[in-house]
Amino acid sequence: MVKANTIDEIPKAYNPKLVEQRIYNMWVEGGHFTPILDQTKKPFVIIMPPPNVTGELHMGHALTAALEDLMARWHRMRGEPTLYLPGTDHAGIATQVVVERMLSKEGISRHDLGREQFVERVWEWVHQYGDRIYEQTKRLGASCDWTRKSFTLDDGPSKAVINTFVNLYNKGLIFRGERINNWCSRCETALSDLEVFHREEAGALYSIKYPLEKGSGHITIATTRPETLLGDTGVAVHPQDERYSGLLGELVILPVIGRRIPIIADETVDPEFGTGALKVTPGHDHNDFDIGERHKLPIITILNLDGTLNENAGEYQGINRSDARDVIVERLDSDNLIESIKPIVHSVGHCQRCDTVLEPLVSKQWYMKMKSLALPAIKAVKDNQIKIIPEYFTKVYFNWMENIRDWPISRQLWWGHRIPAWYCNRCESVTVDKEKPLKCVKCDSDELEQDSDVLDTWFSSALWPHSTLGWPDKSEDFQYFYPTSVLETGHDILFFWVARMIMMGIENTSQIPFDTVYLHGLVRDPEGVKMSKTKGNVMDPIDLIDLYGADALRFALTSGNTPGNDMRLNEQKMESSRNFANKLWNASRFVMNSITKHDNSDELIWPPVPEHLEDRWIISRLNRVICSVDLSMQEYQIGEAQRAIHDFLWNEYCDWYLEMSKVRIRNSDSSALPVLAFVLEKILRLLHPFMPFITEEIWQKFIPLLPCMSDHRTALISSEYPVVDVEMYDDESESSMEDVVELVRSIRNLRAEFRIQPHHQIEALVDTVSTPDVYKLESEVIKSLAGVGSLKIVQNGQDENSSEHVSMILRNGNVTVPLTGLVDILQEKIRLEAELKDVLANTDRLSGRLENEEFVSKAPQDVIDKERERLGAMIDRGDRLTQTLSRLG
RNA sequence: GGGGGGUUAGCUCAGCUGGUUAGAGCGUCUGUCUUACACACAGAAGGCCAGAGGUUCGAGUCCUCUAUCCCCCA
Repeated sequence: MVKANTIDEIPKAYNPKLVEQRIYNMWVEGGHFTPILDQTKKPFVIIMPPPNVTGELHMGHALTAALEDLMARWHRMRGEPTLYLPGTDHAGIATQVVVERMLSKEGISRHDLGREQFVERVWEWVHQYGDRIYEQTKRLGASCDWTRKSFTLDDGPSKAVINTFVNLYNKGLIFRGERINNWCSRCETALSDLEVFHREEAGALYSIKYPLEKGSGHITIATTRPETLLGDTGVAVHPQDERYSGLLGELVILPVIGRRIPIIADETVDPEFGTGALKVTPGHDHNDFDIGERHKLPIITILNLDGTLNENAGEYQGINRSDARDVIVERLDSDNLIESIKPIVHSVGHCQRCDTVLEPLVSKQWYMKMKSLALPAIKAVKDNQIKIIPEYFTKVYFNWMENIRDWPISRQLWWGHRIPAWYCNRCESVTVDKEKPLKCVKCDSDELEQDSDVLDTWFSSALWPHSTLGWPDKSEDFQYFYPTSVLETGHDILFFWVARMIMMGIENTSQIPFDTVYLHGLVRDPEGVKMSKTKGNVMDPIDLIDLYGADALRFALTSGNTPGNDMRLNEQKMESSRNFANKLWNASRFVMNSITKHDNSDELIWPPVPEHLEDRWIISRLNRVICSVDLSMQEYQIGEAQRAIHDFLWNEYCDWYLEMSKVRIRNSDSSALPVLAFVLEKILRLLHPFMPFITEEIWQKFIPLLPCMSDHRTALISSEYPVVDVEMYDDESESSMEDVVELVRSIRNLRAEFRIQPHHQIEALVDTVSTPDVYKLESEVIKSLAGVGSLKIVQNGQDENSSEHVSMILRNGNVTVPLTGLVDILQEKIRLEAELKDVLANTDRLSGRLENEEFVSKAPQDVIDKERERLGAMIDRGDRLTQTLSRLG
C-alpha cells in the first residue's frame, strides 16, 4: 500500500490553478474523450453548437458547454460510448465584418483587395485565431472529442452543403426569384426575417397631401417614411371606410414625381391608423409588396444597393437614404403638401450583425421553399419522436413552423459556401451542379460564370448533425452515431437553428437528427440585464475561471438552473460554488488523512459491510441519493440532481457522519474508515459530471490509498456512475439516526439559548420509553456532538423541572439539562406554552382532517395512515408538554 | 394584434405527475479560529406562495379572470 499523501502535503484550500490544466491534459492523453465504437451499445451523442470561428467564449458558450459536458460525462460514466463533437462556424457576416474592420485600419476595403485576396485574408485570420475558442472551451473542462473537431468550411461539411443545394434544386425546393427582402446597405447583403432585430424608436408620422387628378381636392396619407413616396405606385384605403368610398378608382398625382397612381381598396389597411389612407410602395415595404401583388401595382425601386437613391428618384438621384428624408420633407413643405408632423414611437428593423437600419428592398435571391420541409418536422415533434425540453417550447415551435415562410438563402458576401449555380453568358440559362459544368446545358456554350453569392451560414449549420459525421457518405461514424441524442442550445436559436436542423436532417437522411432538444435560457448580469459588449456588463467566463475555478463556474451555472429559464450570475453564486468545492476538498483531506494515519489500511474491508448504526444509516442515505439523482438526471432535472448531491455531501456526510466518525477514530476503532472512504468515493463519482476537475484530482490522490477496487479504472472520468442498491435501504437506521440528531440538536439548542460556553460540558438526562437502546448505543456521539459530559438515559423517570433544570420535548421522550442559576421559570413557561399552543393547533387540524368522512373515504390509504401516525405523535407530545408545564407549577 | 413565460423569505432562485407545519444559497442576528474546512462550525429570526373566484377530502402545484413584468412573432 502506497502512503502517498499525508495531510500536510495537500493544501488546506483547493487551488484550481494547480489542477485544471494538468487534469485536462491527462484526460486528453488518456484518450478518454474519444469513444470506442461498440456495435452492441447505443451511443450517446451531442454535437456542440458551433461557435463563430473568430468569436470569443462568452457566458452563453460557458452555459452551453457546462450543460452539454455534464450530460456527456454522465452518459459516459453510465458506460455508453459517448461522443461530444466540437466544431466552429464560419459565420459569414460576422467574420466578414470583423476582417473588414481590421482591413479598414490599414485603410483598405475588401473591394480594394478583390474577392480572391479578401477570402485569403479571412483564412489567414481563421488560421491565426480560429483555435482560440477551442482553447477557451477546454478551460471549461469540456470533454469534446478533439480528434473529430469540425469546421463548416471543411471539405466534409462543404460537400454536404453542395449536395443538399443540388438535391433541393433538382426537387424544385430551391429556386431563384425576385421578392422583397431585408437589405443591409452596410453589409450589402439580403437577410432573412430572423436576422432582423426590431427596436422601438422615436420617429415622426408625416401626413402628406396627395392631390387628386380630377378637381382641386386631395387625399391625405400618413407615413413614417416620407422619402419612399418616390416609389409609390398606389394609395390604399379600407373598403368599408366611408370617408374615401367616393374616391376609389380615382387617380392622384404623386408629389415631387408627378406620377399618376390609383386609389385602391384593401382589407389590410387600418382605418384607425393615421388618416386611414396608406401610400403603397411595393418596392420598399413588406406589407405594401403584398398589397401591390394583390392589385397588380408596378414595383418601383428607388434605392441602389449601397443605400443611395437611384435613377427613379429623378433629380434626387445619388443622395444617401439617410439624407433623403430631410430633402423630400423640405420639398413637400415648400410645395405646401405637409398637413402635419406628429411624433410617434414605432418598430424599426436593424441588422442583427451591424445594427444598420434595414431597408426593405426587392432583389433577386435564392429561396428555399419551406412548407413541405416543415411538415415532417412538425410531425416528428407531434409524434414525440423529438422531445423538446422544456415542453412549452413545443408550442412556440409549432407556432413558427405552421406559419413558416420561404427562406432567402443567398447572401451577397464573399466569405462562405459559394452557390453552385452557373450562368451562361450567351443564353443566360442557369446550370446547377455539384461541380462546375463544362458546358451550358442549353446552348453548349462554355462561357459560364458562377453565381457570386454565398449561402446563408445557417444553411450549413442546418446540416451540422449529419454533415459533421460524414454525410452524404455512409461513413462508419455516420452509421454509428447518427441520429444523435441531445441537441442542447439557447432558446433564442430555436428557429434559426434547431427547427432548420430538424427539417434538413429529415430531408437529407430520412431520420430525425436527435431525439431530444434541451433549451436553456439567457445568462444575465447581477441586475437581470442581458449581457452585451455595448452595455459593458459582460462577465468573461475565463476571468471567472481564473478567479474561482472552472468547477465553480460550472456549478454556479447549473445550480437551480431550470430548462428554458433565464438566470442571473453574480459573485455570491460564484463564491458559494467555490466554497462547495472547498468543502469537498477538505472532507476528502480528512478522509485521506484518517486512512493514511491508520496503521493497517490494507486490512480495511472493501467494499465495506455496514454493521454499525451510523454506517448503515449513511449508506442507506447514500443509496437514496443515488436513486434520486438518477431519476432527476433522466428527467433532465439537472438542478435538482445537483442539489441532492450538494445537500448529501454537506448536510449529512460532513455535518453528521464525518463528525460522528471522529468519535470512533479517536477511540482507535477503525470500523468507520472503509465506510468513510466508500461513501466519499461514491460522492466523487456522483459529482464528477458537475465538477469534473476537483473530483478527478481527489480521486487520483484517493484511489491509491484504498484496497483494490473491483472496477478500478485509470481515471474517474471513465469509471462507472453509481447505481442504486435498494438492498442497502435501511428504514430502521434512518429512523434511529433521526432520534440521535434530534437529541443532539435539542441540547445544542438549549446551550445556545442559555449561552453556555462551547467548552463547558453539561449534564443531560434523557427520559424515553421507546428508544433507550439507540441513545445508549450512540451515547459517545451524543456526548461529543452536544458537548455533554455526563449523559443519563432512563425510562419513565421523573423530569426535574425547577429553577435548576430545563426540558426539551423529543418525539420519543424528553431531555432535561441542569442549568444551575440560569433558568428563569417564567421564561421557560412562556417557551413551553408557545410550543404547546402550536402542538394543540396541529392536533386540532389533524384530528379535524381525520374526522372528515370525505377525507377518510376518498384519500389514499397511505396518506390516511400517515396522518393517523402524526396525530398520535402530536397528542403524545402535547401530553408530555402539559406534564412538564404542570411540574413547573 | 397573435403566441409563450414570470410573479414563492431582505436578495437570487428551486419546488417533477396535487398529499407532513413550503426549501436552498447569499444576506441579517447570536456565539465559536472545536487538530478536514473561518471558502468554516453551532444556533436563531424571516413567507396570506401577486390578487379574486373555481375544481378537489386536500391547491404554491390544476382551471378561469384580474393586475404587473419579460420574451418571441406579425
